[in-house]
Amino acid sequence: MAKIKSGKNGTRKEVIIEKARRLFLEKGFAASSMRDLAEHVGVEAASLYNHIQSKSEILQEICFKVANDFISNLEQVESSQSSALDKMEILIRFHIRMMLKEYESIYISDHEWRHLPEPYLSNFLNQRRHYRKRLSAIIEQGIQTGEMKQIEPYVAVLTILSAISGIESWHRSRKTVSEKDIEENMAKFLVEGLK
Amino acid sequence: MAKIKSGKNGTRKEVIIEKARRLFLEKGFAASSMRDLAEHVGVEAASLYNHIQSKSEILQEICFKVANDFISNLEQVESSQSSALDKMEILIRFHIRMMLKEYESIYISDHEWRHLPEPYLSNFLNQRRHYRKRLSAIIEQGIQTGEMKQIEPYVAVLTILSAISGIESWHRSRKTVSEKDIEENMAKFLVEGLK
DNA sequence: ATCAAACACTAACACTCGTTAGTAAATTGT
DNA sequence: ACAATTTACTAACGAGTGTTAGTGTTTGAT
Repeated sequence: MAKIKSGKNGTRKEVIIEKARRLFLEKGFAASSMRDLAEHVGVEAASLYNHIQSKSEILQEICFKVANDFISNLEQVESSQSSALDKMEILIRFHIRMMLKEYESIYISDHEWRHLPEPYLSNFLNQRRHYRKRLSAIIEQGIQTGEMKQIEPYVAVLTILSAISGIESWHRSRKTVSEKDIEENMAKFLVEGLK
Repeated sequence: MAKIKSGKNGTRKEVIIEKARRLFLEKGFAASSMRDLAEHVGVEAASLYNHIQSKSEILQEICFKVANDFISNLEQVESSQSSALDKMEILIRFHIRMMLKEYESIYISDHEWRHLPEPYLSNFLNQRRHYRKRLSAIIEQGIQTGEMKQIEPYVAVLTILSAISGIESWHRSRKTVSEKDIEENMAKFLVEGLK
């Protein structure tokens, strides 16, 4: 028998992680068993360990892939010449689009990070805190230049990021509203809240 | 031995649920064991079953208590004579205050509902969908009367509710911003987004 | 003081969990 | 075609799961 990867689906490890995404999303990390995952992959549970080191390694790969994507985008935006308000709109739209396209990974990263083992847990939380600080800094700057209204930057960041993460529940719904409408309406709502 | 309740802490069942709140919040429902819970209560695991029927009964009590609180508040607001915009501000502030005071229960209700057994799961999701529909209706009305700007009501509801649920991460943080500042800034941000 | 109810205890059942050892089969490179 | 590597298999481990049975202890009312 054998052969996990069908055609150009990537390495066997990637297939496992792909299936794990769906599973962790639907049942949560703790409630997902390796035997469950193996069945979705079409293999016995023990065979998974030829490709991964542990259950939590899968979670690590998912969480840190997401973190890296956001951080590298932030660095790109920070180094641009846009105004603070424009930077925030670009960031908001990037977050929304990521949530629309890769919501499985982002949802897992947002909700299952507490199951990361140390030292990855501390690492992850540090990156997260740092990311938010940098967003706050952009807003502070926007307030100083008068582009944005007087608002507590911490609260603005919290509000924006949480609002966007709610797109998750759109994915679970019957989707009576289109992707485009989600992006335009939410971006408008959130950017307007800063002005 | 015996005697779980110390003084006027309520019934023994309430003490168990109170301890479970902390545990479910910190480790998640699936990763919390009955032996873990029992230890926090100061009792053997089997003894818990003199007061509760099952692990999931605890989750049910938490989730439906929260749902009822929000629904009965909504009914009160709906039957008031306020304008649509005022109704939304009242509801937004209620959500924020609840999230500040009883965030443990709300967080669990928001994140662990998928572990509810049927038929409670369907019941819970129906209530939730219905609740959001009623919020949408208020916004639709606000748009018609011209109090609110042209916006997709579904997206506005999603944005508002998700934004508020992010207060959870304020609770986990070092709280450099006061409760009052959170409420005022977030309420302003979200209400402004509707105008 | 007695009796019933409420409650906590020990022990155990029937699973499920993540993971490892050891081995056989398939694939790959030459 | 053969050797080397990769990969899947079966079997099992030790630990932990929610929960029940059965028994003893504490509590509150009379």
